[in-house]
Amino acid sequence: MSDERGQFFEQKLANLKALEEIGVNAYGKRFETTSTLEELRDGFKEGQIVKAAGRMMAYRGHGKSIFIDMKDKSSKMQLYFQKNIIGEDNFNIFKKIEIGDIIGVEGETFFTRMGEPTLKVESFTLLSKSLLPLPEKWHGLKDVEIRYRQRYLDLIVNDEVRQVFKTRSMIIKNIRNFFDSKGFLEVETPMMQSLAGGATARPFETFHNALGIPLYLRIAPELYLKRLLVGGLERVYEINRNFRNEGISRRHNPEFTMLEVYQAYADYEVMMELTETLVSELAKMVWGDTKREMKDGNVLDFTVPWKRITLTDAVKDVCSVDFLTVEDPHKAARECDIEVSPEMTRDEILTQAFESFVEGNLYQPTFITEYPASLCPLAKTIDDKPNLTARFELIVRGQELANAYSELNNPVEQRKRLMDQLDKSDDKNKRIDEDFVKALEYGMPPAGGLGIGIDRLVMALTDSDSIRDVILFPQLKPEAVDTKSENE
RNA sequence: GGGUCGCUAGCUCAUCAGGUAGAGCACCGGCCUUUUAAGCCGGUUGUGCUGGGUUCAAGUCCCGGGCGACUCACCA
Repeated sequence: MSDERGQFFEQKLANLKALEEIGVNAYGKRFETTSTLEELRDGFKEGQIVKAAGRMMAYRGHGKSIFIDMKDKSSKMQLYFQKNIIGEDNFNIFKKIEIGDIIGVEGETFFTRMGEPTLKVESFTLLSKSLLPLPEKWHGLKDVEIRYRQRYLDLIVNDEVRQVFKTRSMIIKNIRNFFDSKGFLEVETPMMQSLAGGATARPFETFHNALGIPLYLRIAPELYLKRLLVGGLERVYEINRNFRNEGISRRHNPEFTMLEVYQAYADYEVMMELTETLVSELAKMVWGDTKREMKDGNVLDFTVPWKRITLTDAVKDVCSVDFLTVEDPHKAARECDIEVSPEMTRDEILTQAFESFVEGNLYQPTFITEYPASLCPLAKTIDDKPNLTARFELIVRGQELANAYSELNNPVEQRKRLMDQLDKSDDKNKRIDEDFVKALEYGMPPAGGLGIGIDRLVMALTDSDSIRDVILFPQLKPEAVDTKSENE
């Protein structure tokens, strides 16, 4: 093999030249089709004259006739070429066309002897010659590394992968419809921020040359969306990317898509109902039902209402300890086999216990409520429980899918809570977003805010185990080796 | 970043007592005008991820490196 493109490249290139020598343009232009293959298939009738285009996926030659399978964006259909229909010259040209090539055809529909809906081709055009072999037709492409790095191959060959991304698109479209119909305004706020606020993750840093300042890719849009509440927009949402400079895993991609919603004059309980309605409607759209049996054998059930339980009770059910009131939380944690360090606060131990023992086992949609105020600086506290917040996280299939709270709109308290958080931070360069607090000082209406991780929602609704299966181009380490770092 | 596992033809996989590599599909040539994982006959295909080491001999054993999957940590 003299070329990394493989042994067949030269062969196919020779095929291409042979075609060009007899005057065939191997890279055609516009081709108007009359219907997609799916449209043809639905209510298939014999005797229709149609034009279609797509990629040749299989070839079955029979001497003076040839069957091929052609795939377009919607479906697959068998085509039939006969020497005495298209003529000897064209028939010989067609023999040079290979699996992987993209063609346009015109012909008449008919059923074969075996009852297969087929298009009897009367004329064809080569639209694009493929120079590299496709993965195998029967086993498809399984190597996940190739599937992610060369997603185009994955999409050509694996129909179920196509379907996942069509579903993803449908879900996002329906989310937009849902909020638009309720009077929400879709907005776009900065992805590049001079201060990465609204969450606690490590940001990606970049630099603006003309301004001469560092900028951060946003870790959340929250503080900007709340400025819009101050601005009187009252109901806003944004569906866009967040960037977090953290580890990559089955559930984490450095850039991921987040829906954030803010509704003035509402609270986190309104957000709960909104979430229930939205997600159960999406389930009906995708599944035709609010529940479905998953690959792991469990039936995931989004039928409303969903279970609601406080964080403390959820932990108490499993560990039999009330970490809010237990005298020595460190001791109690050790007795429950929770890994804690001496400097952890009571609140941190509580959430640690939840993450260690409860979260992973919550399969059905469950609202976990009343998170400790010390860990939620942007959430409003509960009137008679000043150390707890009016917040919920939605857990589905053992992972966080949504997060919402009654937004803190008291600027004095907001400043104090942000400062408290800053004091605990290791990073002494961090500042609080003064302009955000200033905005609150002008007056923000009480509001409910909600964030839903779109990738994880799509994972649940498409029964995907890895976030890489719902992101077209997930982040991977580059294949190319940097020679300088080679022998470290 | 740590741990475990993986990497053999374009793809899916074999070879595993260390003796210098195979099958199916794809591809090339021949036959075949309703096949559909078409069929029949013949054929080509590999720095066995990479770099060292042990050995008469390494895909196979040992060590370094790369990438990936899972997992722990960080986080959503």
